[in-house]
Amino acid sequence: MDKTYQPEQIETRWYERWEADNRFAPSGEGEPFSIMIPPPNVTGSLHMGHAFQDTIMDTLTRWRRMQGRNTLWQVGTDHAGIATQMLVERKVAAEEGKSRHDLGREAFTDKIWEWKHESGGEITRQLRRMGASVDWSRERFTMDDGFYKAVQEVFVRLHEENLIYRGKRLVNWDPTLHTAISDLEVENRDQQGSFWHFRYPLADGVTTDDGKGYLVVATTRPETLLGDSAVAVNPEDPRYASLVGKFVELPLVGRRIPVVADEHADMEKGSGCVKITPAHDFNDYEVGKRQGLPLINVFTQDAAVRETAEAFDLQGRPLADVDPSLPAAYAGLGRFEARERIVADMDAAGLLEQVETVSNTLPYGDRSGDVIEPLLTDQWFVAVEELAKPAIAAVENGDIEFVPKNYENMYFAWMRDLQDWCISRQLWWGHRIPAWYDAEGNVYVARSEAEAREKHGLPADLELTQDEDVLDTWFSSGLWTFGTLGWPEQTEELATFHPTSVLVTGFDIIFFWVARMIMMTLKFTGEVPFKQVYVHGLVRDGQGQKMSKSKGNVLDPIDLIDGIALETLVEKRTGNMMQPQKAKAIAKATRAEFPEGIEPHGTDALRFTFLSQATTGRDIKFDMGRLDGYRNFCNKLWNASRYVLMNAEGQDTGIDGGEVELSLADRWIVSRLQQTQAQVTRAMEEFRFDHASQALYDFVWNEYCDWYLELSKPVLWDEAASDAAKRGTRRTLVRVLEAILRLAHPMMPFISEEIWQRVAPLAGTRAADGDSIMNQPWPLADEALVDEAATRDIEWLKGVIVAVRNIRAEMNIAPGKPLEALLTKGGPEDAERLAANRLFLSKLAKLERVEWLDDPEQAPLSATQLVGEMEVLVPMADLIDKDTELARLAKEIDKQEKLIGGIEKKLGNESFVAKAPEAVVEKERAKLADFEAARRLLVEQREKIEAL
RNA sequence: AGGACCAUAGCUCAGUUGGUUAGAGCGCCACGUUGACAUCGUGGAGGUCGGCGGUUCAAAUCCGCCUGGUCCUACCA
Repeated sequence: MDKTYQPEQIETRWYERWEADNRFAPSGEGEPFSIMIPPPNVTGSLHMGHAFQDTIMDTLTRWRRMQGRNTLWQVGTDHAGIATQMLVERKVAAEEGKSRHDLGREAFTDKIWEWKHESGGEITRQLRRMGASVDWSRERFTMDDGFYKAVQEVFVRLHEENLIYRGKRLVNWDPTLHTAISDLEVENRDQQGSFWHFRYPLADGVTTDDGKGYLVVATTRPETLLGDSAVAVNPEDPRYASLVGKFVELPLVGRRIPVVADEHADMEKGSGCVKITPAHDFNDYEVGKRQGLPLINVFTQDAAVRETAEAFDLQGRPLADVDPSLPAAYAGLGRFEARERIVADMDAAGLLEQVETVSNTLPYGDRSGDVIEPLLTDQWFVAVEELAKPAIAAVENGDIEFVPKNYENMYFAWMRDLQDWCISRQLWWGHRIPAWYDAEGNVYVARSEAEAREKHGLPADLELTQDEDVLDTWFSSGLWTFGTLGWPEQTEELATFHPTSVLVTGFDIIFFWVARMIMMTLKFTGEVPFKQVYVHGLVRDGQGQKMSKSKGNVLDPIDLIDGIALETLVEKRTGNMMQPQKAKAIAKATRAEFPEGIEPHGTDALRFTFLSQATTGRDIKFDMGRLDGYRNFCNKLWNASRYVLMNAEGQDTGIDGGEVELSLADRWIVSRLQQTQAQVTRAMEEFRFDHASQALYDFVWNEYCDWYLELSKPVLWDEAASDAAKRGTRRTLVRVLEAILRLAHPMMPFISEEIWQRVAPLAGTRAADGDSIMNQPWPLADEALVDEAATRDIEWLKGVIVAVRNIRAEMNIAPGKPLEALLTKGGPEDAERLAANRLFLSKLAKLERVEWLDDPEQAPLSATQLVGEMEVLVPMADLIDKDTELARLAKEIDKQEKLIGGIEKKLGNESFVAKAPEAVVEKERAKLADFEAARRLLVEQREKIEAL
């Protein structure tokens, strides 16, 4: 093995080998275990969130595979309608100077397919770098042929059951992208805005009770005035009771609109009167429904003012009896320009009463960044109420369990207040809606045009055109768990791997994806999509900031793995920015944070860092310090393995027979291994990857390396040790390491495999050449090997060694200087332990002589430490500095006295003694005895020194 | 406005059902190249567990209030 751990030389090599050997495919044996990858955007690239999530999924997958489960980690990518279309649109504009309309639908979607084939491999390559053991042979895409079938089937069946319908509704309209989007794709941002108070003159000479000829309404959106169809007052409001049923004359437009009584009007707010614009505001739409008001649309799809309005009734039928004329002055103006003009005109007409500055929230499209406009359009909807009921029940009755549990509340809250889901998108990239229209506008929904004709008995010469719209991306990804397994065919995979075992996902897509998967999957398979949902948090930067290009704090997981030079990193963070003015600050901050760039850490270290920070349900602040620390951990494991191999390769490791004798240290480390195995397994079962990684780290570094390897040296290097003892130690070294590697493998797949290949043959556990650690059994704890007595003895031994080291540190004695030590007081057990462990003691504490002293009175002046009842003495009369030592002792005595005081107080409390469990009281008494013994020793020591 | 989560060492975080002398890693200080590892070893310093109150023999842990932070949902005519 190389002297230093160099991950880059190991990782790609092993991944290629595993993939070539088809090790990621299900074994076909054992209880099934399956995970569906949340499909990343096909044209995307791997970010920290993916890397984190993939690490968790791979750790679970590798662990279950080693446990002998029939394991499938299903991989695939999402076509990501809007995101992908926008990306290619920009690319085509930049490269060819053409818009998608210049190309036309077919040519443009061809471009996207081209781009998909060209760049779609990026994310899958990166997934391989992460070590993801997904079954590539079953890779799917949400727009592949199979998915096309599944999507059509679902759409048609939901339509047949009236759970999908088409209608003219108010939807969130993105004026830039020219498509409807769902509520979830709207991002609300706080703004400072104006709040205009307008006077609407009362018609027919009517006046208010206090004699005014107008009503005051206030709005943040003056441009929608053009589409007002009423003014509402609260039915309980005495001020306006007499006006209900009367009319106002809509300023600038001249339309007569009624004053209606509706509870939507809040008496406390403003004047208590509110303008109602059912075609441009979601609340007003509801008022319109209640009051039977016309829907007057005044905007085009660009959110510009129309030449004439369109009026509809609530069923979306054109209304003839509403005057559609609009003032010519605003025609064609964008909504914001129109706003300014209307305010100015109202002001000029003396109808602007007041302008307030208010903070309000505006809806933005999460893709386009444009302000979303509620717009009346023809769209397809899923009626979700019926679908939601069983989906709620599945979580209530425990068929689906969220980890952590508190996300269930979030799920319930959302599911119990669901609006119908607008699923049509006015895009070109996606699953085209399987609906056809004849010239009269009749709709025929079917799996194909042919089926539509057949189903509805349409003549062959009747011209049909397919709906231009595509489905929301989440409509198809909602079918992911069963669509990937071959549904609507009843495949063997579906029978075996569905429902899937666990979904690993971020809380941010519980609504987008998780909830919809549950609804769709229950509806079409009668099964839940997954039994557990492990919800993880967001990966943030070290300061807790969200990583974003505009903040310039993005870390690329691949850069953490391979390392990156400073200049390259700065270029990457500042190049191609939306706001180039920020580049300078970002470059500066980057240079300050990474003066040397980022050095390579390897995938295993990155994975281990993610796991160690994976506390349930909480965002993680990515810590570069820990990444360094775990890279060092890999190095530690590497070097420990070198030591083991140096001492075991070509040697007798006791696997071919021959007498084997296990030392105390051997029995102890084997015992501790059992406990660690149990701990790690339990942590994995509970999704506590932080605990799993911590338990492994502790065991490997603090016990196996720090103590066991050191304790093995005296046995292996001592001429006097028997062959049986050497064999025993070699065998233990190798076998414990081999088990460590298996325990580590789900978390650190590469380094564990690399070392295991060398170690396994020595441990006698490898069946044949060409085996991989991937398919070895997960280490099981064997209770019978837990040896409490050995643990106590080793604790004693460590205590004595640490005592001597402490004395060296306190007395400023060089670490290497051979010393003499005496052990005294204590019991017969201590004397026996000394006799049994003299070799270990003298080597590890660097003692040239260590003896038992029967009579403590005989002790020479020594530096002392206490191990239990026993005293460790290092005679050194000539080395002790009287004053320093007295000062140190005073401090120590003081410390003990404080401890004693605390416990005495506790034990002096009658209710404590009376009410606390006996065991707790006993424990306190024992502690008191320990502290008192320590104090006694210190006091005696002080007397001796004072006597000097 | 409603809800969720968080607050423990300089930093990033553990702390199971209330009982530990409150832990780890990184950082910091001192010392150290004897044959696994300086990506290391040994020893050490550093915390009134956000604040106030309550329950209890006993509170970092349970309850209430407050402060600070993060996020979600809704509303804002």
